[in-house]
Amino acid sequence: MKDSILTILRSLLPAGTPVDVSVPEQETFGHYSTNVAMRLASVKGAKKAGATPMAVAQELAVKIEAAAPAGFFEKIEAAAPGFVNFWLSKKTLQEEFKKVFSDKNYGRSESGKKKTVIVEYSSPNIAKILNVGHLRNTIIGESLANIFEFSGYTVIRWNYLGDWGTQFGKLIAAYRQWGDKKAVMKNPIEALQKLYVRFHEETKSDPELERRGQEEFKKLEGGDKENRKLWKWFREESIKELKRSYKALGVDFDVWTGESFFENEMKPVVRELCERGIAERSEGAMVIKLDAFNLPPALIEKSDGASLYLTRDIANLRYRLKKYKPAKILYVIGNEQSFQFEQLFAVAKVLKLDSAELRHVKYGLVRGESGKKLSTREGRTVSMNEILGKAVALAKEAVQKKNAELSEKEKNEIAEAVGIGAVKYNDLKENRMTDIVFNWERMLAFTGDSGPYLQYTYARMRSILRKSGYAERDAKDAGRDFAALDGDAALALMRKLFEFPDAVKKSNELLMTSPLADYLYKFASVANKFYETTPILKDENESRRQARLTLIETAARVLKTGLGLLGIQAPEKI
RNA sequence: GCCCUCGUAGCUUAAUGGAUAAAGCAGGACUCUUCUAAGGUCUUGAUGGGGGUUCGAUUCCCUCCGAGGGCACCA
Repeated sequence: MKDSILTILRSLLPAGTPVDVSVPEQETFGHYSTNVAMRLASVKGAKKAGATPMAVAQELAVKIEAAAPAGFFEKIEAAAPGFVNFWLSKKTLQEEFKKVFSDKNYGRSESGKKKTVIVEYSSPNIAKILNVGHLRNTIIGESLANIFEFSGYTVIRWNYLGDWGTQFGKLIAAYRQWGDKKAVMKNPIEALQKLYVRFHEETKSDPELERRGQEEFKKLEGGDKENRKLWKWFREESIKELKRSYKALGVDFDVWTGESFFENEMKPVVRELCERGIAERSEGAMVIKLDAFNLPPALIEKSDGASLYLTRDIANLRYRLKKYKPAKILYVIGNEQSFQFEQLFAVAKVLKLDSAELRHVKYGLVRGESGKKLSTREGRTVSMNEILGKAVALAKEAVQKKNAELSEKEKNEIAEAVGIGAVKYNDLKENRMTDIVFNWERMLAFTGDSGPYLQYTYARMRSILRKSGYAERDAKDAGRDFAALDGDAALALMRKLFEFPDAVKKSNELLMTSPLADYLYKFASVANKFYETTPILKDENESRRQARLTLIETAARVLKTGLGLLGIQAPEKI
């Protein structure tokens, strides 16, 4: 819809004029609006010629009226200080709706065709419980991956496991000192995490431990059999448990390659960079100078010869570029690692590893109610399983009350979709750079601007369709009487429907926010008003009744698609 | 000290440089013998301070104040 208006506008303006149309918040300013007249009037020379924004707008309004197909607009108005506002005719809206109704892939685009994007997200450390931070990361990454896929990209969902590094030396040291094999066998991640926490507590009074941890890692890296065996064991047990958690969350990955995979490339990479004169020794360690980027040197090898996170990231980047030839790589990782990525991206330029667009998709930290960081080391964190468990239990209570007649199985499925949907939506709707203070109430919001509200709207619409005996669309539907859809609520819903492709597009351009979540909420609100104010099943006019059902069906379909992009299920009943 | 991110209603958040700053929660008033009240309707309430650029600033620039994070051998 927006494109049709843009096409008309462009045909009337000098080539290359930047022009856009937006949907004003209020209908009194039109269904669509453009500020192009104000832009034109502010160009040098225009003022001298006496062109005020308002005069340009008025002139443009007349031109558009003449250029548009007869009956396309209901009204075009120039408004102070220089907007041109458009109202579409009912006929235009109805015809557009007919197109949307018959488009099974509405909103899908081909803009990413033949392009690959790697989305790295979740990336937990093995031997550690998935916490609220991983949850936020995974939800954001999954949704981005879905949206890119919907826009035609080939998407590689990459879980870059933290399965290597000094932390495993520490874990091995801790296990040697206090470990209990039975406890680890019984409850691997929990037992290992406890060891890790204890290690850090004891380090405070015994600095010697720190050194021992580093030593154990060095042995591990050197191929020590015992350490290797322990590490492998920790890793396998952890992955089993991780997979169970992801399944509950409804998330899956294409690649599980973690840091350890690049272990053997560390030495050659460092040596090569050294030989090429890119890396140099400084204060005993190996660094890449980044003065040209106004950044401190990037450390790629510690003075004890052990590798670092950044070293593995360089090897990983090289591997990815070669193997997948991606157009983009998105690193979904918290805000606090910005500096690390500035360095990585600078190093990529130095090494000419720049065939893909690299982006750090950052997000605010989840902080505790005290305002401080929730840290695993200090044992202050909330686990993902606890959050999901609470959410599902709360949803179960609600379903129990509302829909007591459903089978236990149905109730459980609904509770899971609703509970998890609530948590996901709450994270996505405010995907901003600001830090989030962890708060159960916020996490488990079920009313208002929430996941369950969207699911409720979908279920209501599906319920109407079920009760109407409305059959899924078929060929004869195209002949329906769409002109019967002329109520204000129906027309408003149609117009909202037309904004869907734009909301998807925005979501994959602006990686810092989720315009889609925002859009879907507004969409649901308009849909709610439609069936609240418009009788559908009881409509005495059969042809209008059928037409209204098509609107409900289309709206439900778009809502389900949109929820799917956010990674949220849309149950038929809730 | 330097760098990054941020500051909007009591709380959590919206707003490609545009029009009367938009919602949810919480508070107040309505609304279930009519398609699911996880809903709908009405209502109270906000851009940290000061400058600047602009026809127009929540948005861009400067400065002050405040919060969080980071700053080579953790990830």
